[in-house]
Amino acid sequence: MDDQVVQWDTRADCDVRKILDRVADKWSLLVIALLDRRTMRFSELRRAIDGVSQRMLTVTLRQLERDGLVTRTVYPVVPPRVEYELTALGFSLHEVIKSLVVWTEEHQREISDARTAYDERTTEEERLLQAPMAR
Amino acid sequence: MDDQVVQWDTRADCDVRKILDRVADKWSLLVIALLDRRTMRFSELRRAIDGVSQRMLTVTLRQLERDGLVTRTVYPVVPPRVEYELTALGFSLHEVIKSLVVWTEEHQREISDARTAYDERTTEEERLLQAPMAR
DNA sequence: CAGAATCCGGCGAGATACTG
DNA sequence: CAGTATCTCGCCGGATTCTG
Repeated sequence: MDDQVVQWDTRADCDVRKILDRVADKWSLLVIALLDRRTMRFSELRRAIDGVSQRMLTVTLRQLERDGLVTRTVYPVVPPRVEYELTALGFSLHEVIKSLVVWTEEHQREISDARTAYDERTTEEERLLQAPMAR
Repeated sequence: MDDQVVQWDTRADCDVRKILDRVADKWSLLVIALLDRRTMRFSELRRAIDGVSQRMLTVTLRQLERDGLVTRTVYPVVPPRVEYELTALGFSLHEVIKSLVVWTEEHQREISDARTAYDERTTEEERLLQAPMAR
């Protein structure tokens, strides 16, 4: 019986869970995905990631820096110039995340089709429930 | 000039972004990671994922079902028995996510070390700022 | 330009109670 | 057992203002 169940950790406060929560973060994911090799400035990232607020980008970048995934380089010029770059660790994560992005691009059609089908099934059921006394 | 920047979409409301938000969801990630081949019952998933509330597990499973990633099978017995299983699409995502989990396991040490180092640097700086007039 | 600090409103998510 | 339904609170995150 090759009952090979991968049953990893499980506790909410284990390291893997805590790190996954970070990695699975909406903005973190996008930053890591965008920072490909080259360095990027703060405002450049801000423009590249539509919808991110200044505050959330700052917070996200600080977390990533703390996790050792990006480096933050401040150039003492005026106006200030701050550049962000993936560390080696960050780049190894980048590659994993990139495969996730690629997966999403490849299957977005199947997913939106599934959503449409599901919604139609659901609204159809609701329609039937609306008039259960019919006939 | 091989300025090969992968610059994918960018808009907050594009399909890839919307799907990534779902995929990058904390509970979704864990459910997909846990559902490996075999089917699992609701309560089984609930026990396996420490910290998830009944409500959030229900919501998460509904979303995954809507996205065509899991199937939901209700057995009309009493007490009710509901089983969840990955679809083919869901399993292909499972493999990507699994590589993410593996990455996390392999690098959790580096990350926690980086966090410790960062925190020490930070508190040290704060300590210096606390007594700038010293001497 | 790249933040830090502050304020605050919405809603995500937990707790609880009820049901087929 | 596997959900719904409802209420409520916390805090996430946006908007704004102020610096080096």
